[in-house]
Amino acid sequence: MVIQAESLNGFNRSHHCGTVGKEDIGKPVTLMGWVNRRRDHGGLIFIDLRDITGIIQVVFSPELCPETFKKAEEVRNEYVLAVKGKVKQRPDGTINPSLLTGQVEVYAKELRILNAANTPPFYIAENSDVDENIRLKYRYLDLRRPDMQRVLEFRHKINMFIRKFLDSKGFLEIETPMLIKSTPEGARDYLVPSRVHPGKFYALPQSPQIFKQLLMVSGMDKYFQIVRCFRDEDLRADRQPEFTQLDIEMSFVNEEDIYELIESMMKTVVEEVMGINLVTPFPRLTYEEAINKYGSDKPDIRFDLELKDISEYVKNSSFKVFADIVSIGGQVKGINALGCGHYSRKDIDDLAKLVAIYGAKGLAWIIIEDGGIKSPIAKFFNSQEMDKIIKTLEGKPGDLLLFVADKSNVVADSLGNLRVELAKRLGMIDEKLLKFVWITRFPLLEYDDEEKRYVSIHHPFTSPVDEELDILETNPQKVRAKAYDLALNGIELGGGSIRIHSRAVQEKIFKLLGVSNEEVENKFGYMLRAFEYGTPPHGGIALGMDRMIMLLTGKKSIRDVIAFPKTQSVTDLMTDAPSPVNPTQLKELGIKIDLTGNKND
RNA sequence: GGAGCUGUGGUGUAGUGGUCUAACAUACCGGCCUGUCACGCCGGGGAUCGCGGGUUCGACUCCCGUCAGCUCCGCCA
Repeated sequence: MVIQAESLNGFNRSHHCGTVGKEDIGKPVTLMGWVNRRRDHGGLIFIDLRDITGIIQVVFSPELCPETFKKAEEVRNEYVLAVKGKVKQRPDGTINPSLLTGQVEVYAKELRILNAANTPPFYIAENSDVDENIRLKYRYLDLRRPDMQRVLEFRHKINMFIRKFLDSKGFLEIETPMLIKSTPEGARDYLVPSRVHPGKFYALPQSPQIFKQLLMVSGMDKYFQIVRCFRDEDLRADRQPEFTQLDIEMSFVNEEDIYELIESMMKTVVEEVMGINLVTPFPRLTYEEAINKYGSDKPDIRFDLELKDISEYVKNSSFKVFADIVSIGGQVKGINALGCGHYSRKDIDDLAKLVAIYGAKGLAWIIIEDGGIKSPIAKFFNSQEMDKIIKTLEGKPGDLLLFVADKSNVVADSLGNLRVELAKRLGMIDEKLLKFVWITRFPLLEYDDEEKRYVSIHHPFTSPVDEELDILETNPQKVRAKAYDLALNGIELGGGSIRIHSRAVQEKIFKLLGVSNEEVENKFGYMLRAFEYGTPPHGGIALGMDRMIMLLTGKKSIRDVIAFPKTQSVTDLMTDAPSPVNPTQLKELGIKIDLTGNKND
């Protein structure tokens, strides 16, 4: 049977489904929405009508209107209906406490089937566990699910309150261009070919970095933007090729001003939107402390389980693996897996596999038992050394001590991730907590072995700390930056820095980075020129909105807080993007496709 | 570029070498039912097991390749 789509003609929505309540009893209402479920009892039909606000039960009875009743028999799930009827108190014993509108129901007098619907590929409900493939292919149906709608609504609210907050602090939201000049620093750019200038390309912004700094030169004083950014890199659960950041820049500020602003903003927003009180100021760790204690520059501080350095105590031991590593400048660190002394050889092997992912060649272990010690490496240590090791790790009977010996970054990576895994296993993570932490004093530069030169850790406009300006040339790796990250529950929410506003310092940095004068002029000439026209000291920060919403809603992936995300292979399963384009388009752009030697596609 | 996990009616799963001629739940279709709310009852249709190749007398099951999704390393702030 073919159902004709009827028009609204004469129907005007009086209420949203979820908003009908006891106060409306006796009133006529006109409701519109989707059929969540139809229960046909033969002589009586119940339809749960759903819109973004919720669900209400509509009753169809032949006694009220036989024609309407007949029509309701044709209705199926996800049909779009308009219903005119009267709100009534539900009869005794039929109140549904699990429904927000469960005290009342609507007796339908008139029904319009605004549209029929195919049987949906999956049931539209809160917790339906459906393959992500199918969810993404039918994303518009996935987004009909109440929990998805609530996430997007939550996201909207957070955005709104951030805008309100920053407005109240005198910030201006200013749009910056999406088609910009490509600067091959950092991540790969998404390129956009120019038709007017064949052979030339724009890039989509990885961030509005340079533009927001130029706005400071313009005297805009306080800028923000909730802005889409693009990076052509591989995806993760918390990384999409296009993502949204809250971008902020301020003039005449130092680090403390940024910390204070963000703390106050997060506190206000989380309190207003979620009713949760955040303790400020947020704790701070220097980069060095974070790496030492937690093996991560975005540590999850909802639990302790600190890493301990035992290099000093093992460097002269007869355990060559440890001693050798220390002698060539590496380190030996350990972590106490509290109460895991009962772990089997296989359990420990599994942990060893985990650290192997991060480059650790092995995982040494010591089990402390009531009467003594069980460990394949115990025989290499004298009692003094063993005492020191156990004392450093605060080992007690029943504990399992785990060690990695390697270059410092491998030790940090592997033990840092092991630490999180252990905390999960030991149930040490309170999922309700929101633990923000500032990571400060990042190193300014790191040496890139492949490119054989220094590269900026943050970006080349990051200011070194004042006290270390004089060792910039003599010991560049020791120089720390006025750069900071904000981490939340083990995930990097964002970061920023105080920028260089002195031409002389900026030139020194470019020199250290091995960027030639010609290159500087070509890539950043316009910026340096601008900086010669009276640049105020300035700095800023950018926070990943997708990650923030993910963490605040307890989702496991940012795909769950983005309306139309991409898959891990950077496709859109719904629209089938990316796709080939027609030859005329390419010709206009002066582009020839050559896939020789390119395995993709 | 690499590692791991997953892929069976529309959906979610079971089935790990032989009555699997593929099972269950749910959804779907038809019938019955005036108080259900994951309504109930009766009946029905629907998958050749992601795709390709191989091993075997015999493959959903084992092997190789490949595609897709996910998680991770590299990459990315």
